[in-house]
Amino acid sequence: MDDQAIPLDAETKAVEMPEDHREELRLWLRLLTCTTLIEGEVRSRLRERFDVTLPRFDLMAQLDKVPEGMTLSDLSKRMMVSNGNLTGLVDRLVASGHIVRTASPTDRRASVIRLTETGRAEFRAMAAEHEHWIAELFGDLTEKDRSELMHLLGKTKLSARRAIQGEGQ
Amino acid sequence: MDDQAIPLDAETKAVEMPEDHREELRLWLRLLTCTTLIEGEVRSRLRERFDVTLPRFDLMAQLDKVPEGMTLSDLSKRMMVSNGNLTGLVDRLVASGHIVRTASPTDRRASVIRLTETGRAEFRAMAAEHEHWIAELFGDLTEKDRSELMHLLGKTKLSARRAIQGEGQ
DNA sequence: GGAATTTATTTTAAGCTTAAAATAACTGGC
DNA sequence: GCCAGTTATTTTAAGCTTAAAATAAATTCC
Repeated sequence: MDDQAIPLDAETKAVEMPEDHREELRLWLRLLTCTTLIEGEVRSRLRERFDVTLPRFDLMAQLDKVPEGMTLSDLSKRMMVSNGNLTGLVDRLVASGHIVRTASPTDRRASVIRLTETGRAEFRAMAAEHEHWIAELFGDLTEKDRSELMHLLGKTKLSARRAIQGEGQ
Repeated sequence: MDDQAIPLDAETKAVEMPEDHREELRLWLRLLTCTTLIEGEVRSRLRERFDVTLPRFDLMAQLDKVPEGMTLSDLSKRMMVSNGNLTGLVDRLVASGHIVRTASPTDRRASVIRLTETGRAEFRAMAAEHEHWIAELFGDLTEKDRSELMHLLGKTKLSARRAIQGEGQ
């Protein structure tokens, strides 16, 4: 058999030792914990303070950024949720008077969603408090911490996108 | 009125100018995006590759760490989900033969949940692949990136916990 | 211009998730 | 030993979420 002593180069990893990735796993679990913690707290405060659900708040946040409104497909991509999910969410927000659906003038398949004046006013009041909550939740991080974290999460986002895109090839 | 000119110290922020926290908000949104991206991909691969849902995988992951099993309350805390949620999840995993419920010998209110041999074997096969997926998703981060991110997320976790605990006072 | 494909949305079925209320059992103080 | 308060779990109602199939309209390619 080919088991003569390897002269040099014991460091080349051509032998393919089964590397473990526990470190990456711990990193992922910690990322998930942070998000779950913060998301849960925000959800709870939105409910207590404004009697609104987090998905509704998120949807309104997207619409507030684009006064002319957008289609369900646009919303779906921005919010990273399924199309079917949006149908019901939009229906409920229309029923509560926060948004309106109008037929797209250029595409008879699509509808365009916009905030109503009431919806916008209510959203902005909520968003102002929401921003303080977030600042408080991240309050123990220094300016430098935040900027480094922002940068590292930017890298993470790109890395994940690359890994997700790449598989489809 | 007490509006005589302030002599020095124009930098003391006693005037309470309405500071904005857009930076923290962007940080939170980026954190959320990273988690959503990765979670969605893991969910999708678990379904395609093993026909299992993410919550079931997560539950089994907790149980795999503690061979003697644990109560629903323990699981609830570790997974950071509501108690009511677990009742149904556990029922489905019992029905599929992955876990068993046994009465707690010391507390007649509680039941103890454990992986079955089948459940453990299936979980470990899934976990091995899962670990590779995570490594791939974080693949563009250097060793240093990962260690810094781990550290900053540790700070974030503590900060959020402090903010959440503190409110209840 | 018509067929094939893509895109926008809805529907369906199943499962997940929460909050809140209800049950039941445990624990501590008297 | 009993009462009050706490803890473990389940139930309920409502809403969220996904994947997959269905529908309908737009686009692309001969």
